[in-house]
Amino acid sequence: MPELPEVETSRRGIEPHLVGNVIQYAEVRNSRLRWPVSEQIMKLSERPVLSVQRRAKYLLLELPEGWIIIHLGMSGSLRILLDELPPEKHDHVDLVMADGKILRYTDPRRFGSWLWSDNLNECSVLAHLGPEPLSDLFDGEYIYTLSRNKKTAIKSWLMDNKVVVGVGNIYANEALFVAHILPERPVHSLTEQEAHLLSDTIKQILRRSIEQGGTTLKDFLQSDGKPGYFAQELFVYGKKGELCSVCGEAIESVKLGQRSTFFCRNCQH
DNA sequence: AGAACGCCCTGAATGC
DNA sequence: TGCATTCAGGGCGTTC
Repeated sequence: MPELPEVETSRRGIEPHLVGNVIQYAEVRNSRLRWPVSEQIMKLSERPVLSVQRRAKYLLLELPEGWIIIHLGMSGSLRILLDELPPEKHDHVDLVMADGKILRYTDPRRFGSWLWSDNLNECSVLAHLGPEPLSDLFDGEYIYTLSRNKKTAIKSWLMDNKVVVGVGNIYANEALFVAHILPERPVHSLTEQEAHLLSDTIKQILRRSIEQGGTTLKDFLQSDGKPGYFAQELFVYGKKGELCSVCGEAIESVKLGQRSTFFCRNCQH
């Protein structure tokens, strides 16, 4: 399940193969993703890629007339093929480049999307997103100020894209463990000190995970086909019933806002 | 207005 | 062994 570090890992993997290269055409074998693949993408021809950027969990390929906006959804991944390779069942989209390389999109669950935007400022999926977690806009003061008078559970609040982008279930669980904060607490109960600790922790964990090439769970692979290594460093995510590696208490699991939530009652308060 | 829930989809895991 | 059921999840749309 690609979260921000996985998307950033993918971005870094594909960027050097695409920037300065030219898309010859897009081969869309199955356009039925989260939304239908945009017509402008189906009809692409002979367009140079000017940049490969990321906003939240969206990858943005800049072309002269607009942007290809890719979301990996739950199970999407991107690979660079140096030569042709017969597509398999879940290989839904290829961008065939002028030098023979192919950007191949694989997505068994088809929760991802390939959209076109003429103008990013008018793009509906990007319009209402909160700040990037690794930017200076996201800090303890931001969390503290925005969280006053709100009684939502802290963890659900962190996963709200209007609050901050790119913090999904894995990293919300991990960050709250490292910051010693119980996920169920109402967000208004955060102290100023905890708010600062939380923003610092989120940044630290995301940076560390990007260094490790993301978290490989299920089928996530980096664009070179190698797995990410951050899964080895998880403290609580997916560890219900296992013993906390810090104190030895059993990791508990509850549902918060329909999402699996893992924590150590001894380490988090 | 803000919060909660349903839905899209398929593979892996679990249950009988 | 094999079939049926359950679960996972990001984010938009709808409902309360």
